[in-house]
Amino acid sequence: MSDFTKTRGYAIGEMSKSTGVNIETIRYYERIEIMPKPDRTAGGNRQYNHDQLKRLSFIKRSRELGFSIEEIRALLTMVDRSDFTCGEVHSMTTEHLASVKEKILALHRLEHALETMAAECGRGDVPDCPILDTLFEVGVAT
Amino acid sequence: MSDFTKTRGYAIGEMSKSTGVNIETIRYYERIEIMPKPDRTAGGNRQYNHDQLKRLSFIKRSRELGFSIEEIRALLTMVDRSDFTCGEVHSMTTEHLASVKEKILALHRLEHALETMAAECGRGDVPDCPILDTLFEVGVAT
DNA sequence: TCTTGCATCTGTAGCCGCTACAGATCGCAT
DNA sequence: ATGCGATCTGTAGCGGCTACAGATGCAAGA
Repeated sequence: MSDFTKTRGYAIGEMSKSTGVNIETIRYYERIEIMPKPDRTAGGNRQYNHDQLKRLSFIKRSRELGFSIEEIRALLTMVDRSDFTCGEVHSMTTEHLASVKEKILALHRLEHALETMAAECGRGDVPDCPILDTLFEVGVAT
Repeated sequence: MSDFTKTRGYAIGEMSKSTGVNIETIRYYERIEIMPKPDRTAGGNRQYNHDQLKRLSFIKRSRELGFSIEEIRALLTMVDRSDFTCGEVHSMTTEHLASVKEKILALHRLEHALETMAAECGRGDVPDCPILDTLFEVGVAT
């Protein structure tokens, strides 16, 4: 493919295939204004350019890294204004990292609790179960 | 407090305080039918009994352990019918445990990616940032 | 040129698990 | 009797999509 073909732009389906972002989601991103309104063909179909492809793939990666839409919006706003320092981006990232670490800890506690319950369970064919017993205990200290 | 006072039942606010479940959420649980319709006072306020308190606290604990509402509904349905074996409960639990472990793995990968990005970042006062660069790379293999 | 058939369009409603109102009523203490 | 907090119903919103319906666009083959 030459650069020439590229200048025709990308249809939404191509954007979707390139980035792995669902078509409906791309339109959703436009609605919530983290993607710009693209050009349209004479008939009204969306036509994206390479910058927009890059932007969408940025969003996709960031989502995969667990950034919220609002975090991504903040990053993109800074980028759009060319109004950011590397330090700012770094601190957003480490902040997000901290919340990821917290989630991991919470899940580990959960894992432990579930494992304990499962271990205490004889899993017999009897209608009686230490797991349910545990879950049904009414908390004492309120 | 004697058993006598208890027979008057619990107001929704007491249920909320005892279990830590938000009042609005208790009503929501009633609407989606994982909590039964409680008695009402003459004036129409909800009056719960001890079984219902136990049930709500069961739901709370299960939610804290990450069970979905539908999983909880399944558990409670079995309990209501007295139609379960310990083995069934055990397998629901271990299934859920597996999905928790998966989430932990995914978050660890994420943690690693974020740490790598952050480490490469000089966090200077300059308007240029390896984190953004990484995020903006357009995927090659599509 | 016409047709076929996939791609895309807009708009709206639904998903989960709550949460947050508004505006009315209840119920308990003084 | 009155004041005021607790509770009531009903509805709409959150995040982040996803799933329609029903109408068009567009490109390739006959």
